[in-house]
Amino acid sequence: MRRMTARPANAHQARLLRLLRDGGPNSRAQLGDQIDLSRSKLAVEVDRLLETGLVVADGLAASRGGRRSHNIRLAPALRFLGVDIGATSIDIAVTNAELEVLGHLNQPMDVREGPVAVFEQVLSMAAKLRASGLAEGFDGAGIGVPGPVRFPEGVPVAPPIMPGWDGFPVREALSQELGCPVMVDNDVNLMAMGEQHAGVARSVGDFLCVKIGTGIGCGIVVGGEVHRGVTGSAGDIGHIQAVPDGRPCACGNRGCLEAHFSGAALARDAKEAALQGLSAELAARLEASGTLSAVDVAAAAAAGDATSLDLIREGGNRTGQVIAGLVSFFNPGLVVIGGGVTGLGHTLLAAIRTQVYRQSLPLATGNLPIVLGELGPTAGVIGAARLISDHLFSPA
Amino acid sequence: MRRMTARPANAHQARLLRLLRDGGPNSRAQLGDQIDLSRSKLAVEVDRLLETGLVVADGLAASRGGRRSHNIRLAPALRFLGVDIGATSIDIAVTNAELEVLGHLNQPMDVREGPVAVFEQVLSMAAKLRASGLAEGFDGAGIGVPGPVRFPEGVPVAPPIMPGWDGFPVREALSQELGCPVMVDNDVNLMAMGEQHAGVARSVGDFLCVKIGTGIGCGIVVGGEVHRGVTGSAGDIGHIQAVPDGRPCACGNRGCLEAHFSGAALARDAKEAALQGLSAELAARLEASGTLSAVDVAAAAAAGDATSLDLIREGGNRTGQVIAGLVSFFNPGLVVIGGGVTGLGHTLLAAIRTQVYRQSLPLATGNLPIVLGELGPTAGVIGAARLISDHLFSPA
DNA sequence: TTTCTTTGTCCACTCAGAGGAAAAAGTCAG
DNA sequence: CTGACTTTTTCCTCTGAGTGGACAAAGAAA
Repeated sequence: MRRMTARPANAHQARLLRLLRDGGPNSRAQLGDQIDLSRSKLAVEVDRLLETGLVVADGLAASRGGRRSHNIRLAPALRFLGVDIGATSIDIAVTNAELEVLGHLNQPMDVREGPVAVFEQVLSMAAKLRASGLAEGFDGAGIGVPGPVRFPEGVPVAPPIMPGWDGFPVREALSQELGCPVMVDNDVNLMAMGEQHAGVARSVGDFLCVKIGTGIGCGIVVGGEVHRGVTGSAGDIGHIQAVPDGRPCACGNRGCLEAHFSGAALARDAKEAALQGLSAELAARLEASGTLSAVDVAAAAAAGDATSLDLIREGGNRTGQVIAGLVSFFNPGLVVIGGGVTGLGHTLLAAIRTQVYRQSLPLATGNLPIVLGELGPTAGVIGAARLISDHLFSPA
Repeated sequence: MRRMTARPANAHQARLLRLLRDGGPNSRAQLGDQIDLSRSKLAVEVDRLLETGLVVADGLAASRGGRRSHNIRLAPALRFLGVDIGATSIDIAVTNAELEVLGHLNQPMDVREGPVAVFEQVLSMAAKLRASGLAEGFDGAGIGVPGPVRFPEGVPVAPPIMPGWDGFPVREALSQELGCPVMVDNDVNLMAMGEQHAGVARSVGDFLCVKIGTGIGCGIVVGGEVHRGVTGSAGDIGHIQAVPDGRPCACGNRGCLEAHFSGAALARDAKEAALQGLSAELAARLEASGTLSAVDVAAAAAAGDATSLDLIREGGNRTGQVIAGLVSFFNPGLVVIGGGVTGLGHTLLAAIRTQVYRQSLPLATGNLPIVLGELGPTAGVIGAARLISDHLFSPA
């Protein structure tokens, strides 16, 4: 099956496609209310879209008091693939054209095994999704990697935690393998786009999305668009100094935020506490599984373990301090906290909030919600689907 | 004289006006090279602009190998007023339509005397400029104030160092008095626009402009546009914590950057050093004038005074540390340092550079110039003129 | 003077888009 | 069931933006 050969021919068509993507099936009349076009012009553009096959008629809409309108929707066979490569696992999902997740797979995998091994895994997961009957093929794929990306080319550049990927032509390679257009971005940016599309950041133009996983990063959205910086490294806040002369960090400096709080740092601190006999709870978990992760700390904290709670609070304070600076600087309308440590929940959130509200000026914090992301692990894959759909739903 | 009643009627005309503003007088043929329009269409739009009086014919251009072209330029009688209200002084300048400064006045004045007193001063300075024959009237005015501004309305909001200005309708009041359109912005944003238009930041799309004067602020330019944040307080980096549990700050917190380094902090530290007998050079200057300012420290440092050099280096380190964080976060293509303390020159710049290059990741700093602004005190007024001209040279 | 290049003007043609008229397909009250 | 009223859709005309070609005007080079 040949897939989505067509692209919108002009800005109006692109606009219509996005309206249908974000608002689901819609009648022509409803579309007319949302777009500033005359009825005749609208009809012409819709007809052209119908001809291309990108949209299809979908029965009659409910009456609004007069003649019933014909519904229009995006072609139901369209499929996007969203791939989120994390430091320690791969998430992959198929969506329809409305970016609804139809199937989602997750597989542990260390990104340091290199692009070839990871790609093999990604392709086998994609094949599994296809085999399950959710998709016959993909019309486009978005992919997020845990490091900076030269966005136009879709190539990772100097990624600290995945050195083997430097300069690997991710976009080109994946496009070749999948036989469809591909866009590549930083995983944190995709999480931000996901929350913007379907999560807490709907209808917010300027916000920050802080992802705390194995490392720490921050997606920056300015005027509805992701800000990637001149070399694609914007949002790399893990190596901002949080503690003067603090712990040594892998980057060579001391006191980086990431060295004091992140999934990896938390696991390390928990293990240390367990070995030092500070927490029976953590020690028991270490005994049981041989190792500790952020999830264990979350569970211990939920069980009331004081040491774990202290670790979380301490980390939240550090993070909050850095975020407070970013809030003063950027003056966002919303701060979203997400990533693997979301499980730490309200203890973490409270610590962050306390710091930000205390340290930033009232004008910047007065009406500033600081909330947890609501999409969890699907934020990344939805963001990835959104990335490629934004690309495909723009004038050729 | 009625002034500039006309405004560009469409985006093409606006585009042409900006080309003429930024590129000076130009032939029709040259304009055609820079704008994507057919010759006939271009001729029509130019003719219409000529009719409105916004542009005028200006003799013949040099031949490019064939028939000579007629030059076009912005009406030479157009005048913009740029006003830069600092914490302790007022700068005001007249420019022509190309934003060249024709006359510039500076007057010490404490902004805390309140909007009424300051406005009186501004109007009298404007009258002086007019009386000197540089302008018969003003076609528009831009004004910068040292605090956050609700930009669309042109009203200061909750400005820490100028409490009497909170909610004062600056835009409306000044527009009434001057009888021309007025736009208001934060002084730091205007400095950034000034350096972007005529200074070191020409042709840079994403950059930061750090102004160190009585306080510290940062202009943020994203994709060529100033980012003001949701409440207009973006760039307010003076109250980012630079020193944990550091000096108390006027804002109520401790360790704010501004409390450790700024024109005010530097003067205070210098005075303390002089009184403690740490520096003969500074003590002599204190003796002579009864007080010390950043200018004295700069002079002492230039004379080789070790204490002054230490103060500057120390401050530069603090500032550099904060900027390093912002660079990691924002990944700009350029950092401009400006404001009153530019006189501290390369000692300061070297300290800042050292910190930034050490603390930020190579990918972000690899090709990142950190330079002093090249416009000095005119950056603000040029930025102000640019602000209003951008407004007037956009479709009505 | 001839030839070539650039510039300016005119004009015919295309195309996007607006907006009115009227037909088609409903709802709703009586 | 009927007639009055709405909403949706189609059709058609009209306008105005913009393109591109032809040609005249003005100068440079030979």
